[in-house]
Amino acid sequence: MAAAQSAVFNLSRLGALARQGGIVSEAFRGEFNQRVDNKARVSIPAPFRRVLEAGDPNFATSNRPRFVLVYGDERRDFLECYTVIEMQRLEGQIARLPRGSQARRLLERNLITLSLTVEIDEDGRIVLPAKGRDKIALSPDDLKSGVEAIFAGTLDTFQIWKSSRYDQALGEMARADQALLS
Amino acid sequence: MAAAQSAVFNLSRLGALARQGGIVSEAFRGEFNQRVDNKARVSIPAPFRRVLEAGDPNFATSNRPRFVLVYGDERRDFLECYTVIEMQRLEGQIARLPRGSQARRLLERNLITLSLTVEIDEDGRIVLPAKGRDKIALSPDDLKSGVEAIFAGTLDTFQIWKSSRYDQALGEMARADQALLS
DNA sequence: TTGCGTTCCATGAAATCCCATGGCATCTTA
DNA sequence: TAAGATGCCATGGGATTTCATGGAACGCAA
Repeated sequence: MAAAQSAVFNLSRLGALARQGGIVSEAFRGEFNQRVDNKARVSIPAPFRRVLEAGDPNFATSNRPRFVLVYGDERRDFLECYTVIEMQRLEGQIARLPRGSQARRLLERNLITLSLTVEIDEDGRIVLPAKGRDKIALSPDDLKSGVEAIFAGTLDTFQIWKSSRYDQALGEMARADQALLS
Repeated sequence: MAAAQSAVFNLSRLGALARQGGIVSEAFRGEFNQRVDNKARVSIPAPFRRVLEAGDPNFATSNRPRFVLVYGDERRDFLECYTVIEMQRLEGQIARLPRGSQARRLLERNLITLSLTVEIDEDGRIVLPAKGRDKIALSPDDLKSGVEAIFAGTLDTFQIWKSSRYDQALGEMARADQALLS
Protein backbone atom coordinates (compact mmCIF):
# COMPACT_ATOMS: atom_id res chain seq x y z
CA MET A 1 0.00 0.00 0.00
CA ALA A 2 2.72 2.43 0.90
CA ALA A 3 4.26 2.14 -2.54
CA ALA A 4 1.10 3.00 -4.39
CA GLN A 5 0.43 5.77 -2.01
CA SER A 6 3.67 7.51 -2.73
CA ALA A 7 3.25 6.91 -6.43
CA VAL A 8 -0.08 8.59 -6.19
CA PHE A 9 0.51 11.46 -3.94
CA ASN A 10 4.02 12.47 -4.82
CA LEU A 11 2.57 14.18 -7.79
CA SER A 12 1.56 17.29 -6.02
CA ARG A 13 4.05 20.05 -5.87
CA LEU A 14 3.92 23.57 -4.66
CA GLY A 15 1.96 25.33 -7.31
CA ALA A 16 -0.31 28.19 -6.72
CA LEU A 17 1.10 31.46 -5.58
CA ALA A 18 -1.53 34.06 -5.25
CA ARG A 19 -0.85 37.68 -4.96
CA GLN A 20 -3.24 40.36 -4.09
CA GLY A 21 -2.06 43.93 -4.04
CA GLY A 22 1.41 43.52 -2.66
CA ILE A 23 0.42 40.89 -0.15
CA VAL A 24 1.40 37.46 -1.34
CA SER A 25 -0.59 34.62 0.08
CA GLU A 26 1.52 31.57 -0.43
CA ALA A 27 -1.11 29.09 -1.28
CA PHE A 28 -3.33 27.51 1.33
CA ARG A 29 -2.24 27.99 4.89
CA GLY A 30 -4.01 27.82 8.20
CA GLU A 31 -7.02 26.21 9.75
CA PHE A 32 -10.56 27.54 9.58
CA ASN A 33 -13.80 26.57 11.18
CA GLN A 34 -16.92 27.09 9.07
CA ARG A 35 -20.51 26.32 9.75
CA VAL A 36 -22.38 24.07 7.32
CA ASP A 37 -26.04 25.03 7.07
CA ASN A 38 -29.00 22.75 6.49
CA LYS A 39 -28.69 23.19 2.74
CA ALA A 40 -25.10 21.96 2.92
CA ARG A 41 -23.72 25.37 2.14
CA VAL A 42 -20.34 26.45 3.49
CA SER A 43 -18.35 29.60 3.16
CA ILE A 44 -14.91 29.11 1.74
CA PRO A 45 -12.52 30.94 4.07
CA ALA A 46 -11.71 34.26 2.47
CA PRO A 47 -7.93 33.73 2.36
CA PHE A 48 -8.48 30.47 0.49
CA ARG A 49 -10.76 32.25 -1.92
CA ARG A 50 -7.96 34.59 -2.83
CA VAL A 51 -5.77 31.64 -3.72
CA LEU A 52 -8.51 29.92 -5.68
CA GLU A 53 -9.20 33.07 -7.64
CA ALA A 54 -5.55 33.35 -8.56
CA GLY A 55 -5.47 29.69 -9.54
CA ASP A 56 -8.42 29.87 -11.90
CA PRO A 57 -7.50 31.09 -15.39
CA ASN A 58 -11.14 31.78 -16.03
CA PHE A 59 -11.80 33.85 -12.96
CA ALA A 60 -11.19 37.19 -14.63
CA THR A 61 -14.12 36.67 -16.95
CA SER A 62 -16.43 34.53 -14.86
CA ASN A 63 -16.05 36.35 -11.56
CA ARG A 64 -16.75 33.02 -9.93
CA PRO A 65 -13.69 31.12 -8.84
CA ARG A 66 -13.79 27.41 -9.46
CA PHE A 67 -11.83 24.60 -7.98
CA VAL A 68 -11.72 20.83 -8.01
CA LEU A 69 -13.00 18.87 -5.10
CA VAL A 70 -11.64 15.34 -4.87
CA TYR A 71 -13.57 12.73 -2.97
CA GLY A 72 -11.78 9.60 -4.17
CA ASP A 73 -9.32 7.57 -2.14
CA GLU A 74 -11.31 5.78 0.46
CA ARG A 75 -8.38 5.63 2.83
CA ARG A 76 -9.03 9.23 3.74
CA ASP A 77 -12.00 10.84 5.32
CA PHE A 78 -11.58 14.37 4.13
CA LEU A 79 -12.07 16.16 0.85
CA GLU A 80 -9.02 17.42 -0.96
CA CYS A 81 -9.31 20.61 -2.96
CA TYR A 82 -7.14 21.79 -5.82
CA THR A 83 -6.96 24.99 -7.79
CA VAL A 84 -7.85 24.61 -11.44
CA ILE A 85 -4.28 25.24 -12.48
CA GLU A 86 -2.88 22.75 -10.04
CA MET A 87 -5.31 20.11 -11.25
CA GLN A 88 -4.36 20.75 -14.84
CA ARG A 89 -0.78 20.14 -13.86
CA LEU A 90 -1.75 16.82 -12.32
CA GLU A 91 -3.77 15.85 -15.36
CA GLY A 92 -0.73 16.48 -17.48
CA GLN A 93 1.32 14.21 -15.31
CA ILE A 94 -1.30 11.50 -15.45
CA ALA A 95 -1.45 11.74 -19.21
CA ARG A 96 2.27 11.03 -19.31
CA LEU A 97 1.95 7.74 -17.47
CA PRO A 98 1.68 4.59 -19.56
CA ARG A 99 -1.90 3.90 -20.53
CA GLY A 100 -3.40 1.03 -18.64
CA SER A 101 -0.72 1.07 -15.99
CA GLN A 102 -1.91 0.58 -12.49
CA ALA A 103 -0.65 3.92 -11.32
CA ARG A 104 -2.49 5.66 -14.07
CA ARG A 105 -5.74 3.85 -13.51
CA LEU A 106 -5.59 4.61 -9.86
CA LEU A 107 -4.92 8.27 -10.43
CA GLU A 108 -7.56 8.66 -13.09
CA ARG A 109 -10.09 7.11 -10.86
CA ASN A 110 -9.17 8.99 -7.72
CA LEU A 111 -8.48 12.40 -9.19
CA ILE A 112 -10.80 12.59 -12.16
CA THR A 113 -13.73 10.26 -11.92
CA LEU A 114 -14.11 10.72 -8.20
CA SER A 115 -13.93 14.47 -8.22
CA LEU A 116 -16.03 17.46 -9.15
CA THR A 117 -15.45 21.00 -10.22
CA VAL A 118 -17.36 23.40 -8.04
CA GLU A 119 -17.98 27.09 -8.34
CA ILE A 120 -17.95 29.60 -5.52
CA ASP A 121 -21.06 31.76 -5.50
CA GLU A 122 -21.39 35.49 -5.04
CA ASP A 123 -21.53 35.08 -1.30
CA GLY A 124 -18.30 33.13 -1.15
CA ARG A 125 -19.96 29.79 -0.57
CA ILE A 126 -20.26 26.42 -2.20
CA VAL A 127 -22.79 23.67 -1.73
CA LEU A 128 -21.06 20.54 -0.57
CA PRO A 129 -22.11 17.93 -3.14
CA ALA A 130 -23.72 14.73 -1.91
CA LYS A 131 -20.74 12.52 -2.71
CA GLY A 132 -18.54 14.89 -0.78
CA ARG A 133 -20.88 14.85 2.18
CA ASP A 134 -20.83 11.08 2.20
CA LYS A 135 -17.10 10.99 2.21
CA ILE A 136 -16.68 13.15 5.25
CA ALA A 137 -19.65 11.54 6.98
CA LEU A 138 -21.95 14.53 6.98
CA SER A 139 -25.33 12.89 7.45
CA PRO A 140 -28.67 14.55 6.77
CA ASP A 141 -29.12 14.65 10.51
CA ASP A 142 -25.85 16.49 10.86
CA LEU A 143 -27.10 19.05 8.41
CA LYS A 144 -30.38 19.44 10.20
CA SER A 145 -28.81 19.87 13.58
CA GLY A 146 -25.94 22.02 12.30
CA VAL A 147 -22.32 21.01 11.86
CA GLU A 148 -18.95 22.56 11.60
CA ALA A 149 -16.43 21.89 8.88
CA ILE A 150 -12.71 22.40 9.20
CA PHE A 151 -10.71 23.82 6.34
CA ALA A 152 -7.06 22.93 6.67
CA GLY A 153 -4.48 24.38 4.32
CA THR A 154 -1.59 22.30 3.06
CA LEU A 155 0.02 24.83 0.70
CA ASP A 156 -0.91 23.44 -2.68
CA THR A 157 -4.26 21.98 -1.57
CA PHE A 158 -6.65 22.34 1.29
CA GLN A 159 -8.73 19.75 3.04
CA ILE A 160 -12.31 19.82 4.24
CA TRP A 161 -13.17 17.75 7.29
CA LYS A 162 -16.13 17.23 9.46
CA SER A 163 -15.09 18.92 12.63
CA SER A 164 -15.51 15.93 14.93
CA ARG A 165 -13.48 13.67 12.66
CA TYR A 166 -10.77 16.21 12.39
CA ASP A 167 -10.35 16.39 16.12
CA GLN A 168 -10.29 12.64 16.25
CA ALA A 169 -7.61 12.42 13.56
CA LEU A 170 -5.55 15.00 15.36
CA GLY A 171 -5.88 13.02 18.57
CA GLU A 172 -4.62 9.91 16.86
CA MET A 173 -1.73 11.81 15.40
CA ALA A 174 -0.83 13.15 18.78
CA ARG A 175 -0.87 9.68 20.30
CA ALA A 176 1.38 8.41 17.53
CA ASP A 177 3.82 11.20 18.26
CA GLN A 178 3.71 10.34 21.95
CA ALA A 179 4.56 6.75 21.18
CA LEU A 180 7.50 7.81 19.10
CA LEU A 181 8.86 9.97 21.88
CA SER A 182 8.56 7.57 24.75
CA MET B 1 -2.88 -2.82 -30.45
CA ALA B 2 -1.17 -1.11 -27.60
CA ALA B 3 0.74 1.18 -29.90
CA ALA B 4 -2.25 2.17 -31.92
CA GLN B 5 -4.26 2.60 -28.83
CA SER B 6 -1.88 5.00 -27.20
CA ALA B 7 -1.52 6.94 -30.41
CA VAL B 8 -5.22 7.39 -30.55
CA PHE B 9 -6.06 7.86 -26.96
CA ASN B 10 -3.23 10.14 -26.06
CA LEU B 11 -5.62 13.00 -26.31
CA SER B 12 -5.07 16.58 -25.58
CA ARG B 13 -7.33 18.50 -23.38
CA LEU B 14 -10.81 19.34 -24.36
CA GLY B 15 -10.97 23.07 -24.47
CA ALA B 16 -14.59 23.31 -23.61
CA LEU B 17 -15.58 24.95 -20.41
CA ALA B 18 -19.14 24.53 -19.42
CA ARG B 19 -20.98 25.93 -16.50
CA GLN B 20 -24.08 25.24 -14.58
CA GLY B 21 -24.37 27.01 -11.30
CA GLY B 22 -22.49 25.28 -8.54
CA ILE B 23 -21.16 22.17 -10.15
CA VAL B 24 -19.17 22.91 -13.21
CA SER B 25 -17.36 20.80 -15.70
CA GLU B 26 -14.23 21.54 -17.50
CA ALA B 27 -14.57 18.40 -19.48
CA PHE B 28 -16.11 15.30 -18.02
CA ARG B 29 -15.48 14.82 -14.37
CA GLY B 30 -17.27 12.96 -11.66
CA GLU B 31 -19.53 9.97 -11.24
CA PHE B 32 -23.30 10.05 -11.62
CA ASN B 33 -26.05 7.57 -11.05
CA GLN B 34 -29.05 7.76 -13.38
CA ARG B 35 -32.15 5.65 -13.68
CA VAL B 36 -33.00 3.97 -16.97
CA ASP B 37 -36.73 3.71 -17.55
CA ASN B 38 -38.63 0.98 -19.38
CA LYS B 39 -38.34 2.86 -22.64
CA ALA B 40 -34.55 2.87 -22.26
CA ARG B 41 -34.49 6.58 -21.61
CA VAL B 42 -31.77 8.09 -19.42
CA SER B 43 -31.02 11.60 -18.33
CA ILE B 44 -27.54 12.77 -19.22
CA PRO B 45 -26.12 14.32 -16.05
CA ALA B 46 -26.54 18.06 -16.35
CA PRO B 47 -22.82 18.88 -15.97
CA PHE B 48 -22.03 16.51 -18.82
CA ARG B 49 -24.69 18.16 -20.92
CA ARG B 50 -22.93 21.45 -20.54
CA VAL B 51 -19.73 19.93 -21.92
CA LEU B 52 -21.52 18.22 -24.77
CA GLU B 53 -23.24 21.44 -25.72
CA ALA B 54 -19.90 23.21 -25.80
CA GLY B 55 -18.41 20.41 -27.87
CA ASP B 56 -21.09 20.41 -30.54
CA PRO B 57 -20.51 23.01 -33.27
CA ASN B 58 -24.10 22.63 -34.29
CA PHE B 59 -25.65 23.16 -30.90
CA ALA B 60 -26.18 26.88 -31.27
CA THR B 61 -28.59 26.35 -34.14
CA SER B 62 -30.08 22.94 -33.31
CA ASN B 63 -30.59 23.43 -29.58
CA ARG B 64 -30.14 19.69 -29.29
CA PRO B 65 -26.64 18.64 -28.35
CA ARG B 66 -25.32 15.55 -30.05
CA PHE B 67 -22.51 13.28 -29.16
CA VAL B 68 -20.94 10.05 -30.31
CA LEU B 69 -21.54 6.86 -28.49
CA VAL B 70 -18.94 4.14 -29.12
CA TYR B 71 -19.81 0.53 -28.52
CA GLY B 72 -16.90 -1.15 -30.27
CA ASP B 73 -13.98 -2.74 -28.46
CA GLU B 74 -15.34 -5.93 -27.04
CA ARG B 75 -12.79 -5.97 -24.24
CA ARG B 76 -14.86 -3.39 -22.45
CA ASP B 77 -18.32 -3.51 -21.09
CA PHE B 78 -19.16 0.12 -21.05
CA LEU B 79 -20.07 2.70 -23.63
CA GLU B 80 -17.57 5.41 -24.35
CA CYS B 81 -18.92 8.84 -25.27
CA TYR B 82 -17.21 11.63 -27.15
CA THR B 83 -18.15 15.17 -27.98
CA VAL B 84 -18.62 15.84 -31.66
CA ILE B 85 -15.50 17.95 -31.78
CA GLU B 86 -13.41 15.40 -30.01
CA MET B 87 -14.53 12.69 -32.37
CA GLN B 88 -13.69 14.85 -35.36
CA ARG B 89 -10.21 15.20 -33.95
CA LEU B 90 -9.89 11.44 -33.64
CA GLU B 91 -11.12 10.92 -37.15
CA GLY B 92 -8.42 13.28 -38.32
CA GLN B 93 -5.81 11.23 -36.53
CA ILE B 94 -7.09 8.03 -38.00
CA ALA B 95 -7.04 9.51 -41.48
CA ARG B 96 -3.38 10.22 -41.01
CA LEU B 97 -2.52 6.58 -40.39
CA PRO B 98 -1.26 4.54 -43.33
CA ARG B 99 -4.13 3.30 -45.43
CA GLY B 100 -4.71 -0.38 -44.93
CA SER B 101 -2.54 -0.60 -41.85
CA GLN B 102 -3.67 -2.85 -39.08
CA ALA B 103 -3.94 0.01 -36.62
CA ARG B 104 -6.05 2.03 -38.95
CA ARG B 105 -8.44 -0.78 -39.74
CA LEU B 106 -8.86 -1.52 -36.09
CA LEU B 107 -9.54 2.04 -35.11
CA GLU B 108 -11.89 2.61 -37.96
CA ARG B 109 -13.83 -0.38 -36.92
CA ASN B 110 -13.94 0.37 -33.22
CA LEU B 111 -14.47 4.10 -33.30
CA ILE B 112 -16.33 4.71 -36.49
CA THR B 113 -18.15 1.63 -37.65
CA LEU B 114 -19.16 0.55 -34.19
CA SER B 115 -20.47 3.89 -33.03
CA LEU B 116 -23.41 6.14 -33.51
CA THR B 117 -24.43 9.71 -32.99
CA VAL B 118 -27.18 10.37 -30.51
CA GLU B 119 -29.15 13.51 -29.78
CA ILE B 120 -30.18 14.78 -26.39
CA ASP B 121 -33.84 15.68 -26.23
CA GLU B 122 -35.51 18.70 -24.70
CA ASP B 123 -35.69 17.03 -21.33
CA GLY B 124 -31.98 16.25 -21.26
CA ARG B 125 -32.41 12.58 -22.06
CA ILE B 126 -31.36 10.11 -24.71
CA VAL B 127 -32.79 6.76 -25.61
CA LEU B 128 -30.08 4.16 -25.22
CA PRO B 129 -29.91 2.47 -28.63
CA ALA B 130 -30.25 -1.28 -28.80
CA LYS B 131 -26.61 -1.86 -29.72
CA GLY B 132 -25.60 0.16 -26.73
CA ARG B 133 -27.91 -1.73 -24.45
CA ASP B 134 -26.46 -5.01 -25.65
CA LYS B 135 -22.96 -3.87 -24.98
CA ILE B 136 -23.57 -2.98 -21.37
CA ALA B 137 -25.84 -5.96 -20.83
CA LEU B 138 -29.08 -4.11 -20.31
CA SER B 139 -31.64 -6.79 -21.02
CA PRO B 140 -35.32 -6.16 -21.73
CA ASP B 141 -35.98 -7.58 -18.31
CA ASP B 142 -33.62 -5.07 -16.79
CA LEU B 143 -35.58 -2.32 -18.45
CA LYS B 144 -38.86 -3.67 -17.24
CA SER B 145 -37.72 -4.03 -13.67
CA GLY B 146 -35.79 -0.75 -13.64
CA VAL B 147 -32.03 -0.32 -13.71
CA GLU B 148 -29.45 2.21 -12.82
CA ALA B 149 -26.72 3.43 -15.13
CA ILE B 150 -23.45 4.96 -14.01
CA PHE B 151 -21.93 7.87 -15.84
CA ALA B 152 -18.22 8.15 -15.13
CA GLY B 153 -16.21 11.12 -16.40
CA THR B 154 -12.64 10.77 -17.62
CA LEU B 155 -11.94 14.30 -18.88
CA ASP B 156 -12.23 13.95 -22.63
CA THR B 157 -14.80 11.19 -22.60
CA PHE B 158 -17.32 9.70 -20.27
CA GLN B 159 -18.41 6.13 -19.83
CA ILE B 160 -21.84 4.62 -19.38
CA TRP B 161 -22.10 1.43 -17.34
CA LYS B 162 -24.79 -0.75 -16.05
CA SER B 163 -24.62 -0.10 -12.35
CA SER B 164 -24.07 -3.68 -11.25
CA ARG B 165 -21.24 -4.21 -13.74
CA TYR B 166 -19.61 -1.03 -12.68
CA ASP B 167 -19.51 -2.09 -9.08
CA GLN B 168 -18.15 -5.42 -10.14
CA ALA B 169 -15.42 -3.84 -12.25
CA LEU B 170 -14.45 -1.57 -9.42
CA GLY B 171 -14.26 -4.50 -7.08
CA GLU B 172 -11.95 -6.31 -9.44
CA MET B 173 -9.80 -3.27 -9.80
CA ALA B 174 -9.54 -2.87 -6.07
CA ARG B 175 -8.58 -6.51 -5.68
CA ALA B 176 -5.94 -6.20 -8.37
CA ASP B 177 -4.51 -3.21 -6.59
CA GLN B 178 -4.57 -5.08 -3.33
CA ALA B 179 -2.73 -8.00 -4.82
CA LEU B 180 -0.08 -5.80 -6.28
CA LEU B 181 0.47 -4.03 -3.06
CA SER B 182 0.68 -6.93 -0.67
C1' DT C 1 -55.51 -1.57 -35.14
C1' DT C 2 -51.28 -2.78 -32.79
C1' DG C 3 -46.68 -1.85 -31.64
C1' DC C 4 -42.95 1.19 -31.27
C1' DG C 5 -40.60 5.35 -30.92
C1' DT C 6 -41.06 10.16 -30.08
C1' DT C 7 -42.86 14.48 -28.22
C1' DC C 8 -45.08 16.85 -24.66
C1' DC C 9 -46.71 17.63 -19.93
C1' DA C 10 -46.48 16.85 -14.62
C1' DT C 11 -44.20 16.59 -10.27
C1' DG C 12 -41.24 16.41 -6.21
C1' DA C 13 -36.85 17.16 -4.76
C1' DA C 14 -32.75 19.52 -4.99
C1' DA C 15 -29.97 23.29 -6.43
C1' DT C 16 -29.52 28.24 -7.06
C1' DC C 17 -30.46 33.08 -6.66
C1' DC C 18 -31.14 37.12 -4.13
C1' DC C 19 -31.69 39.72 -0.12
C1' DA C 20 -30.87 40.43 4.93
C1' DT C 21 -28.26 40.48 9.37
C1' DG C 22 -24.67 40.80 12.84
C1' DG C 23 -19.84 40.81 13.86
C1' DC C 24 -15.37 42.41 13.38
C1' DA C 25 -11.76 45.21 11.75
C1' DT C 26 -10.23 49.31 9.49
C1' DC C 27 -10.64 54.03 8.18
C1' DT C 28 -12.28 58.80 8.86
C1' DT C 29 -13.07 62.75 11.07
C1' DA C 30 -14.03 66.08 14.48
C1' DT D 1 -8.32 59.72 20.43
C1' DA D 2 -13.08 58.48 20.66
C1' DA D 3 -17.11 57.94 17.96
C1' DG D 4 -19.04 57.07 13.91
C1' DA D 5 -18.80 55.31 9.20
C1' DT D 6 -17.38 51.83 5.99
C1' DG D 7 -16.47 47.43 4.17
C1' DC D 8 -15.64 42.55 4.18
C1' DC D 9 -17.09 38.35 5.91
C1' DA D 10 -19.81 34.40 7.79
C1' DT D 11 -24.40 33.02 8.09
C1' DG D 12 -29.52 32.64 7.57
C1' DG D 13 -34.07 32.60 5.01
C1' DG D 14 -37.37 32.76 1.33
C1' DA D 15 -38.40 32.79 -3.55
C1' DT D 16 -37.30 30.74 -7.87
C1' DT D 17 -35.31 27.58 -11.16
C1' DT D 18 -33.37 23.44 -12.68
C1' DC D 19 -33.15 18.53 -12.77
C1' DA D 20 -34.36 13.79 -12.83
C1' DT D 21 -38.06 11.04 -13.62
C1' DG D 22 -42.68 9.23 -14.58
C1' DG D 23 -46.62 9.04 -17.49
C1' DA D 24 -49.83 10.45 -21.24
C1' DA D 25 -50.55 11.83 -25.96
C1' DC D 26 -49.18 11.65 -30.58
C1' DG D 27 -47.50 9.96 -35.08
C1' DC D 28 -46.08 6.46 -38.14
C1' DA D 29 -45.48 2.06 -40.07
C1' DA D 30 -46.60 -2.74 -40.47
